[in-house]
Amino acid sequence: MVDIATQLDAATQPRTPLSKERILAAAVALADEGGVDALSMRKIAHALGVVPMALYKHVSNKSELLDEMVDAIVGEIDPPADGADWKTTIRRRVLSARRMLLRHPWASLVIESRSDPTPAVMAYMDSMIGIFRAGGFTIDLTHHALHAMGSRLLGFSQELFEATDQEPAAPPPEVAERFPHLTELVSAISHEGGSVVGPGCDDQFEFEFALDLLLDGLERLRDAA
Amino acid sequence: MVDIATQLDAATQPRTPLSKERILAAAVALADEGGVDALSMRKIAHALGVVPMALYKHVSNKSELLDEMVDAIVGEIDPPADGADWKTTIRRRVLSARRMLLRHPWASLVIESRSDPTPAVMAYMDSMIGIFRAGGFTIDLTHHALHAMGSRLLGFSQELFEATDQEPAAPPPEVAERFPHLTELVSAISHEGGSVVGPGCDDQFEFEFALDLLLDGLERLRDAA
DNA sequence: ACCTGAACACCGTTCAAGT
DNA sequence: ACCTGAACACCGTTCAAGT
Repeated sequence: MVDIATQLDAATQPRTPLSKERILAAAVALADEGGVDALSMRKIAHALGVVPMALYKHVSNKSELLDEMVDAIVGEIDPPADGADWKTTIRRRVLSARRMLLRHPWASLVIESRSDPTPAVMAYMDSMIGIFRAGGFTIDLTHHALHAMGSRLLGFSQELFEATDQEPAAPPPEVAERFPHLTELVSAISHEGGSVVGPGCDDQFEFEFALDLLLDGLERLRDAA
Repeated sequence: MVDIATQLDAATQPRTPLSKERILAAAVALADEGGVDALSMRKIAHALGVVPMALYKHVSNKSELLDEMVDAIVGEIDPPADGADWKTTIRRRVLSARRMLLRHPWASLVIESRSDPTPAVMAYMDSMIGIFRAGGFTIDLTHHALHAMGSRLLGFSQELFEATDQEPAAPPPEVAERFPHLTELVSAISHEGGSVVGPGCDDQFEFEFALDLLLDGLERLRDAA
């Protein structure tokens, strides 16, 4: 009871002083819940029981806040584990990045809309370059590899549309006639058993398929030189 | 002089009746100039010499307008040329899509923020699936290929950050120390001659490098089956 | 000196009043 | 019946007034 009273007290009154950490935590929580559209300086302030202008003591504007949010979640990606070959190390790290993005679905759009890399992203890229170099890649091939992997290095699925999680409905006849190949493909996926868990596509499988396609191709180019 | 007077007249007075086409053209032009942040219903209306509410007679809301803008520019992608093998056909089409995206730099973020594919995008995907199928790909491999190519099918570069066009500045010593691998890579790019046109990276080369890496990998998988 | 309410310049969209 | 100005509920941020 004392605990609850204390918590209520802390929630309603601005007892704990505002800090950049508390603002960041509230902003990330809001974005996780409602997406980036639901994120406004006014709502962050409200969630913290504070007047909007109070935020500007700790953050110079919303753009800087978004940068710091990106930095915070990129910092959640697991560090590279020692003792494995370059491909396994890259693979594990990218899959860890993907898990981070699944926790923060708003992040990919925000990262793409930033114009400059944040410090944590630079550190991540630096580390990934080091793994390629230690794996015997030349500077040039490492450079091309970074471009070719692109945002996938940070776990981006690079799909055209978000995963829906719902069984694709059988298209009405006039749609099936306009898009025959698409219709064939969708019906093949629906009826397929095997690797597909539940309805729709197995996103994890498709992600790893594309990742391995790229890593295998890069390995071949390394060995050819 | 009559021409100029007529044009001025048309520009200031709402002589030519408003239509969905004129609204779309104005919206695309505004986005091309100032990016998607500069695109508002009010500004589109102002550019057309019309009161904001007049737009809502032809478009039900901004989201639908964005959908129609996407449809309009995806329609600019060249149709597939007959008579070439699947790889050349896909390659040419993707490069045409990339040229479209370079004309409309705002488009990739807008397309990614849409939740459902527009009709023109569905038609494009249907056509691309047909090319893979005609090239001897099974339904399953075609399906995986679509996921693996992802937004790159529409010409997306999938880079983490936009091309800057400016020579990367030599990092100050403390940055070079924190990011040694990144520093090595950047300095290697700057000093490199060869395929690099002017400062920075050759984006067209890197795009085709990644595209071919994927297409070659897919071809190998097709042949292995 | 510090904090903050009101205000500014926007935004997409609703709605009722005017023709 | 049609059109549209004012209004509503937001937004990020400035700034001056209050303590």
